[in-house]
Amino acid sequence: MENPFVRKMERHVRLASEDRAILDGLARQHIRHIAGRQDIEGPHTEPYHTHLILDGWACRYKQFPDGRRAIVALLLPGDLCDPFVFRRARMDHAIGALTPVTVARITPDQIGDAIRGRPAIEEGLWREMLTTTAIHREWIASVGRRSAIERLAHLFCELHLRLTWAGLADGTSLPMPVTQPDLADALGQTSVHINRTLKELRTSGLVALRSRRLTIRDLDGLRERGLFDPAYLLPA
Amino acid sequence: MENPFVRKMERHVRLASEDRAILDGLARQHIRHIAGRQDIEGPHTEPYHTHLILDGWACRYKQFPDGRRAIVALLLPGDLCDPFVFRRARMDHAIGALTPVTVARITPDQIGDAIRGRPAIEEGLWREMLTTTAIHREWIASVGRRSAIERLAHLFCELHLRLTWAGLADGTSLPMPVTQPDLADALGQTSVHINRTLKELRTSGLVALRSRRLTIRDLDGLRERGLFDPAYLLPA
DNA sequence: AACGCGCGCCAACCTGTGTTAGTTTGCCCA
DNA sequence: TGGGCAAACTAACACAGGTTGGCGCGCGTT
Repeated sequence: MENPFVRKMERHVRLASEDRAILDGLARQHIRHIAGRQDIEGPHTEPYHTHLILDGWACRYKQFPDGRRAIVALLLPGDLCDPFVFRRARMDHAIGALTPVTVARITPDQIGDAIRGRPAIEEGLWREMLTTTAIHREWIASVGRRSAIERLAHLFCELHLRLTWAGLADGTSLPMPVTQPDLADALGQTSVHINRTLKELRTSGLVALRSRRLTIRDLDGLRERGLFDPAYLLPA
Repeated sequence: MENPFVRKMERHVRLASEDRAILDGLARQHIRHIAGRQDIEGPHTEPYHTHLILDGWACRYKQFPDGRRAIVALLLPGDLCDPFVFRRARMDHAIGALTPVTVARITPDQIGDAIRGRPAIEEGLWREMLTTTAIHREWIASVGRRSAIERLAHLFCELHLRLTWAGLADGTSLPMPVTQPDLADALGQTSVHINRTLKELRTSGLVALRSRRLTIRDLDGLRERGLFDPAYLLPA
């Protein structure tokens, strides 16, 4: 069973088998398990390690003094929490596990070693980073200018592709292990309204969601509903 | 009169005079003028150059098929439109001039040359990029979880610091050459509501805004109103 | 001097989303 | 097998912010 990180990298660049072995090695060292709802990296810390998500979902979030929470990114299996830790000092946000999560802890040196003399890996990490940035832009546009249904439909489309590329979707059916309050914090709404919107997507026959699994019944319809254009996810 | 790009870089790293000369040289070649409301880089293009903003304000934006516009980033004098063009192919968004703008056109090679053997410059560009990313995160949080006044107050605080660091603010007074519809597209609201909110900030004595210039009358008050914490802008 | 026009500004009204306060479902564990 | 609890779900109501439409000012153009 290939690991999701390697699969994703292979979408960006052609990897030699040695490249693949190096990346796979990163994912097999210093494995840690983190309980759901725990922080992987707290706010205001100066982390020395980065983490590669192997299983479960996490998020990058900001917490306001009065308790409001904004989820600014979702981290799925195969995602690197911070590919370039070695440049950064203080965290201006936190990283939290939304479900129980398995991670591999990686040091800056290990990333440096993996890149050295392996241009494919370097290029792959770059593209990964550019894709992440493109997702950020799309989220700003989404929260700023898409309606509730459009936002939710768009997010589902994004997750569908990201999980597919990590080898974790089964055709048009994908894991969706987060709660409605989590979705709400990611989309800038309330859980009540997420629930309403979900119902509307369901009754219009676009998706089905039960027991933590989303099934897209009408992919084209869902994409249209969310004004989804996959171009932003394809840095090639 | 020093250029805003060099000033900003000097906030990130200590530059040798030769570093400074190199960076300054970049800002003096291939100068172009772009009229207000024109695209600097259209959508779907595969740009070969990047642009350094020398004067005027621009934005990174996404346009929806039905005409809605989302501004996902503001580009101020001293900002590089895309510090790492050489990795990216197709634009998933556009870059537009909000006011008349002066830019220096820069090739990937020039950036490569500037970095080679000059670690301070490389480090500075990294920090610049990390700051940009941090701003993206903050915008997502803002549009997702801040109220209208909080958002506007927060944006003003952000711009105050960014312009100060570029050497373009006069104490607590700063240029604000954008229209209310522009602010609306950046904050995910309508221009009518921006107007209402502006009035509220004005009548509560926090800011004054006239003839394209913002004066912050009560900086602490404004920061509090916007839940502004400058930490995210300081990657040190 | 007159015109046009983008922009700031405002009022009245409307609606999408938030708030509050539940009931129901489903799952884990004793 | 049942008790406890978190999450899903719903209804009624409230309100922040959107929509529409209109006025007037400042400024550039002729």
